[in-house]
Amino acid sequence: MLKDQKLQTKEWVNALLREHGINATAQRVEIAHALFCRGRHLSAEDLYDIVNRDRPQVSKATVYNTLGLFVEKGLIREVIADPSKTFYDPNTAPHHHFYDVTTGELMDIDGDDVAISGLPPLPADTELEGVDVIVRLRHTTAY
Amino acid sequence: MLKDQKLQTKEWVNALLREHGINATAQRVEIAHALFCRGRHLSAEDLYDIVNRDRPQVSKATVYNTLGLFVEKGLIREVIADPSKTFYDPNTAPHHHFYDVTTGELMDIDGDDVAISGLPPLPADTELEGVDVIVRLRHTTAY
DNA sequence: CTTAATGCAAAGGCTTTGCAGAGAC
DNA sequence: GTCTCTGCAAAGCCTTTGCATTAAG
Repeated sequence: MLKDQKLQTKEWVNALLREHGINATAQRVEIAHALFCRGRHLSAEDLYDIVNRDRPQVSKATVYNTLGLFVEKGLIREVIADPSKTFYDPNTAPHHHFYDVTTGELMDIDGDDVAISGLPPLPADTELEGVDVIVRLRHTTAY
Repeated sequence: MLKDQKLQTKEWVNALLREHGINATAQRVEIAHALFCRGRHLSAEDLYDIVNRDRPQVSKATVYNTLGLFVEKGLIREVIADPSKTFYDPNTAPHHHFYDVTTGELMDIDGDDVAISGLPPLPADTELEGVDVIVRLRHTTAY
């Protein structure tokens, strides 16, 4: 999805939003564009700063509401690795994460190579929502 | 550790704290006792309520500071499953969790049976801090 | 007496909400 | 005109911090 850099245009984001049943307003395109262009894990605050770097164009409330909408529509995914903030991940394919507790940085682990065996059956009346693997690591050298 | 219910006494908690290099003050014993007796995953607020159920005896600041101290000393462990609050787990043995997004409940998955294969090597200059597997599930029936 | 621990209240950071105004159709 | 979206500010929650008080050794 992110392989072809030429596709990371506003028009492409526009289409992407519509594919997910989201009205492509200017603010939503800004936010989605910021997240998909970078292809990295960003917090709501990060995105707020990025989108408003040049001049104010999206309010904080809209950033939060929009990210919530994107998650609900399956366009992006939440990553819960740090208790103090939620990260948003433009990659919705199954994959996992390294979380660097020294820097707070989150890195992808390709899901294709990872297998988890020995999980017990789900409790009654429940369905699987997802499996998150977070490999926490710490710098050995001073940082 | 939790198998012998007779051991979940204040005296036992006292010894446990000292074994971990923690001064066994009255408040710390209260908090540790509440968490280890139940053997479940509780948030700081949960513990504050439990400890102060009958009469006020531990302040909120002390609950937070004490839980931080317990984590630092390796007596308990943090579980990050819900972006809105941190859970504390008296079980420090390797294991994983079911997280019920409908109820917010956290359940143990025994770590002995679970194997994860295919993880890439750690990035340079980092050491493993831990691997958390969180299986998110949702109720299929109305709740 | 000296150090450690506690408690209160205030402050902080992230996120959500209420509601009025602006925009889209 | 109606429905949707946005923005501001206020409020909410969980958590941390500063500092004076109290307890411990």
